[in-house]
Amino acid sequence: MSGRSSRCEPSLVFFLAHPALPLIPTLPLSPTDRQCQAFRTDLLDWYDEHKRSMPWRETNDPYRIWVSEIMLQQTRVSTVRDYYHRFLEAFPSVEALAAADRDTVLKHWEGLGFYARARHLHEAAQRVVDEHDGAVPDTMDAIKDLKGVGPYTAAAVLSIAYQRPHAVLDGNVTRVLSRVFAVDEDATTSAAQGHLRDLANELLAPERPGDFNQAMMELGALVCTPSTPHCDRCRLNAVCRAHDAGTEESYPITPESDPVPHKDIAVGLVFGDHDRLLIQRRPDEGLLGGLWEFPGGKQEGEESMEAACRREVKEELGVGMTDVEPFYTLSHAYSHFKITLHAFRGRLADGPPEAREDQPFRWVTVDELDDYAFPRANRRLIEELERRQTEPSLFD
DNA sequence: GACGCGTGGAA
DNA sequence: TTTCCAAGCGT
Repeated sequence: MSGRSSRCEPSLVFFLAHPALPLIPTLPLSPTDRQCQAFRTDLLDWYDEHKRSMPWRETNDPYRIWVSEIMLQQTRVSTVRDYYHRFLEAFPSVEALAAADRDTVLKHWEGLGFYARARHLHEAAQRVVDEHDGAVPDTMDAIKDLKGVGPYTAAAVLSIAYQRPHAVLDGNVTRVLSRVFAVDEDATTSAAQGHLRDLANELLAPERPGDFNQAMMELGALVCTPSTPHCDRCRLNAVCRAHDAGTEESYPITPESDPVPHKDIAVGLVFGDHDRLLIQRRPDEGLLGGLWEFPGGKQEGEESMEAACRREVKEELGVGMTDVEPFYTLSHAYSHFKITLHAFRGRLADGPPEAREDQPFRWVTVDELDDYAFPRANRRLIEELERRQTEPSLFD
């Protein structure tokens, strides 16, 4: 960015108009220094008055702030709160996290989703201990080198924990700036993201970078919301180009989303000796990587769901089932497809099972299932198992 | 650059 | 009911 005071909205006009008149000009694509300062002051004043209480705002510990930012990726504040407390109680320091078992880390992440975050955070903690003497890096190059730390998280941790002048660009900031500046390009493109990031860095309050970043996100979460934004309560409405034009809800501009595919999945609740159930661990990478589950998979061709269940159990563990009967059916949505999960219960017909590479199995009692990290859909089956265990009359 | 990757709450 | 999408990142 250059020549910022010689654009279509001359700074002199803004200077004369701003203090006294209601005719405040909306912000040009290259705001002047004075316009940026007014923006910062208005935003931070609002933030100081209206910011919500959050557990990670009670600490200066870079490790805790890092953990919170990983959890907050694509995840709402209200969801993160409890996970944050439990996770930091279990792993109060980066050393404690680094020394933990992967399964224990995943168990504390169970239900939070995007499980690669937990695996990467765990691995990154071990690198911080081994390569940085246990100190979360305070430079852009070093922190972005950690797994799971991208442009957003790097800027967030550096600004909030270390007061470094890096603007974040998340969904909130994208929306707020797209509206304030009426950005008429697809906001999901890298070109637009670059423009928005430049704008955010120009506006950034250098003396309070962490608060500025959180203020932008807080405004997006509380006031400048995706649908029906509350412009009447917005401290920036006077300079917002979209509000000036009455087109707030048309920003940010995003492409139409693709239809979500649906799959039918069959899983087997395979009972062996002593009423133990057969579970297996998913491969480390990919969907739900590292979590435990009941064996199963996609229905193929014209086969029945029960046939799909038998086939998948045979393919994954090399064993057959007897006394197979329908147990429970549920619907579930993942990030990029939906499923109907058809669960069958039955007994081990032969055996013993053989584990496939990277997919170990175990025999566990219903009570012991709680010790393992399961995907949400499997957890719902477990809840049903426990419900029927306490109400035996419903088992038939 | 496009796609894969969870979950739950709000509209 | 369905759709949207939230403090994004890795490959």
